[in-house]
Amino acid sequence: MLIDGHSLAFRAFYALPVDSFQTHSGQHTNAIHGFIAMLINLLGNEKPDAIAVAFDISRHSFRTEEYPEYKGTRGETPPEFKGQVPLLQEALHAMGIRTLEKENYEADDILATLATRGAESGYRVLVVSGDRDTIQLVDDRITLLYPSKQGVSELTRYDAERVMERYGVRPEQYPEIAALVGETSDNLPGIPRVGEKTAVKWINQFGSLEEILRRQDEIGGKVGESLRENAHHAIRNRRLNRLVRDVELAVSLDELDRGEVDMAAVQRVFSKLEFRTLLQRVGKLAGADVPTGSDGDAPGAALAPALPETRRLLDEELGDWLAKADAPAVHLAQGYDGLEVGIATPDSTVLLDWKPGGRDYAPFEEWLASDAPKVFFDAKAQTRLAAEAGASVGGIDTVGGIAGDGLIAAWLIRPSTPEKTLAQAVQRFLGEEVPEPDPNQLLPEEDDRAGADALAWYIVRVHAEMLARFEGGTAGIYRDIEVPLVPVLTALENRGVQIDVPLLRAHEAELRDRVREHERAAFDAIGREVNLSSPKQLQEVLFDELDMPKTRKTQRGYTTDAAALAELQEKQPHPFLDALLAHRDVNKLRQIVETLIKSVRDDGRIHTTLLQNGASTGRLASADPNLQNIPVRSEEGRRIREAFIHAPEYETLMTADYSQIEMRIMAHLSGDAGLIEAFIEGEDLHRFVGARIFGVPPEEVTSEMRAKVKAMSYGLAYGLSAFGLSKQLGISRGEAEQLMNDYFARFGGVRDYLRSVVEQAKRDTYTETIFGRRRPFPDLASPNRALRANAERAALNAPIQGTAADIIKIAMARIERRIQDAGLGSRMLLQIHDELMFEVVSGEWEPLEGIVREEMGSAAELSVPLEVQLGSGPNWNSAAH
DNA sequence: CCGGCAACGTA
DNA sequence: CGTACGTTGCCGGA
Repeated sequence: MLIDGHSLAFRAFYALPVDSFQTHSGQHTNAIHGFIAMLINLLGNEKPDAIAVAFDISRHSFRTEEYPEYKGTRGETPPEFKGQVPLLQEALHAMGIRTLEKENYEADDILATLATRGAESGYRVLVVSGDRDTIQLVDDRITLLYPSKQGVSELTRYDAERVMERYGVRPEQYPEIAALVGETSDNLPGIPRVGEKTAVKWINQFGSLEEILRRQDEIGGKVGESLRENAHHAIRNRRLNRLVRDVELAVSLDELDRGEVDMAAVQRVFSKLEFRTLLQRVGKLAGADVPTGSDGDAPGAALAPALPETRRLLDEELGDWLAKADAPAVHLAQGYDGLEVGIATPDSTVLLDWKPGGRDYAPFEEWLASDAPKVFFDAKAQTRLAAEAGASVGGIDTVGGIAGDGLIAAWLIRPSTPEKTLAQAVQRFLGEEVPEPDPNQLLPEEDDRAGADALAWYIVRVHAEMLARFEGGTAGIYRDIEVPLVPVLTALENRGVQIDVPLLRAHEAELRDRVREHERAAFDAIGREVNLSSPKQLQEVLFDELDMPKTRKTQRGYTTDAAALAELQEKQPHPFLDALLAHRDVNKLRQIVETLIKSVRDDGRIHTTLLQNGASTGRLASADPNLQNIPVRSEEGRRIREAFIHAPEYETLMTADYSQIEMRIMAHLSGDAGLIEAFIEGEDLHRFVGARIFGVPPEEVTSEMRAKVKAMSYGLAYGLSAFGLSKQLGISRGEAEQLMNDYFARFGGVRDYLRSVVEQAKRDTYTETIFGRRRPFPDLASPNRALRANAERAALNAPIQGTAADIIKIAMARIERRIQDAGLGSRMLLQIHDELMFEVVSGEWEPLEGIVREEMGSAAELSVPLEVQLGSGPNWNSAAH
């Protein structure tokens, strides 16, 4: 195995975010990390007997001597990369791998020399390089592994056949193609008008570059002219891209035999680089036992336990196994015919092919649907898979007894950047690799995918490991809130919400006409047509052609957002601005309506996906489509909500929302007497607060005063500054400061609380909700001021937003349960953060109202009441209150 | 073709 | 220089 060190390290450098791979002292390590990770895969998969990694010494080589412009267009090597090369070489040496370089030659020439010598000595040679020139080396003994677009870890295997398939020529002819086409990145211009297609055609027609050049007069047209004028380019290119196969090297092949891995040295280097997971993987490869640090990525055991042998059980045997298994993991996968089912405990696995509904599977189906505890990874998706495959036991749930879900557990441990796949979770928590399912992997000809039994085995083990890593109240959140919610969300997704499609279509048609009108008006106002959706083109119009004053800077110029346009309109009114703003408004609505129409399924309903691991605060998220951001603030927007209706067999929609839940949580958490009093009095919060701040009786609080107070109250929970407040309310900085001072003078407990949250978070590096949901905040200790300030604001908000999320989740699970217990036909459909939507069966309003009010109102005991507002109507708009 | 960015909808 | 999200279209780079 011969590896081009520079080219692969460089690819790794660009594939991995440089900021995420840094040691505490600031040494960048992304290229090293990516390279070593790939190397470990290669060593594990290919098991080479001998190995070497070649590097370029400098840009200077015999090629630059001959043609000084060679590679002349390449920019400076990023300094963040340069510093990594010596460290990478050090790491390779520790792993017992030779690195080679040669003055005046490029790494490719070293590879070519060793590959040639290796092939002659009877080796099968693998060349790993990201440089196309190495294609010429491929023959029946030499195979090239070339990085694919996906990144460094994905390598495409080029043998002679594959080269033929991909490029249409034999490997040794490839440099002739390249010579004709040219190579921009090496600053080698080719024949203009000749691309890969033409070059291949000629090579196949004439047989070789030499022959093409000899008979160039036979080629007609513009291309022929171009060839005759630029033939010298092709000749030069061919001379330069020929790899040298007899570089004098100071090593013999047998010196390249894979050396002993010096684990102590590896440990030294890797610890300097702060690689923990990779250390485990190298240790595993070397068969060594590597102790882990206390806060390492991977658990203690360096040697992964072996996957139990696949067993296929049937009938009584299966029944016995299931009866004995204690909370096994279950994994379903699409099979050729029906589903493949893996069931696993840490030391035993079972695999079965399941055709739902078939007679033989009744005991398994019964067990799956029963309350017998089971662990999944993404139980919601697994349940859907079972349902789609047609599983159904007497119409009741196909999957019961969900006792754990690795997807959710991983999110609770690290909610800001949770692992979203089993492979990621296994990598992080077990330090092992799940065999990749991607057929374009290193060994495309072999199907080494993990079977459902293996996946179930990983799930049960990774789940146990994650539970062991829960800290503080996490276990309680998981057991009492999140796991019980899983089947509820599945039910919500399955139910969907009924849509009045004709109404939406009519709305869309109208909006489309209006979009056109505003577009016309905008074009007329400036006398030309532009793309109103292109910020770049808008900037040209506003700041170059109309000479408007510059707005706030963005990374790509100056903002054209609605707030900025409104400001421009005041400073320098122009009909274009009116038309643009109106166009934005109407077009946005049109897009929303269009998306909704496309999302309606054959049952006339929209089935969103509720993401339980979508938000770091504990909230749900909604996607495909997002039903948590349907317009409501404008009249026009609310018309969209009129299309959300109930199915004909129901009587009405019910909406139930928590009134000012975040402010109530703030009152509770801060213990501020004034705020608590406001909620206990039960009068309009913002009027009450306004009266206190402005020192007037409540009835004299004007709507302007109330608006200011409202903005400030909500802003406080988000870490709003006086600057932000002044901006939002359009008042002076001083006035905003005065307002905040007046607020805190009356509600000092709020200020004290907000300060204490950040203080506690800095001390503990995490925040916690009332129920014990934790969110880590590593950035609170960042030396970067902006990063730290952002973390402070997020930390301020996390317990408040998170507690609200806890509360409504608790209510949801209880409501669902009570609706079932009461045997109601009415059903819960959606959650929009502080609001629930239901479809109500005729005659069930009263019992449902009772359940909803009780459970929402009692989900948490706070020092202020949890007030719930209900609404009803034939559609979502009229059901709002 | 992909990913980042700008913009904007919600709680 | 206000938190948490998801979607859209544009645009530059691979």
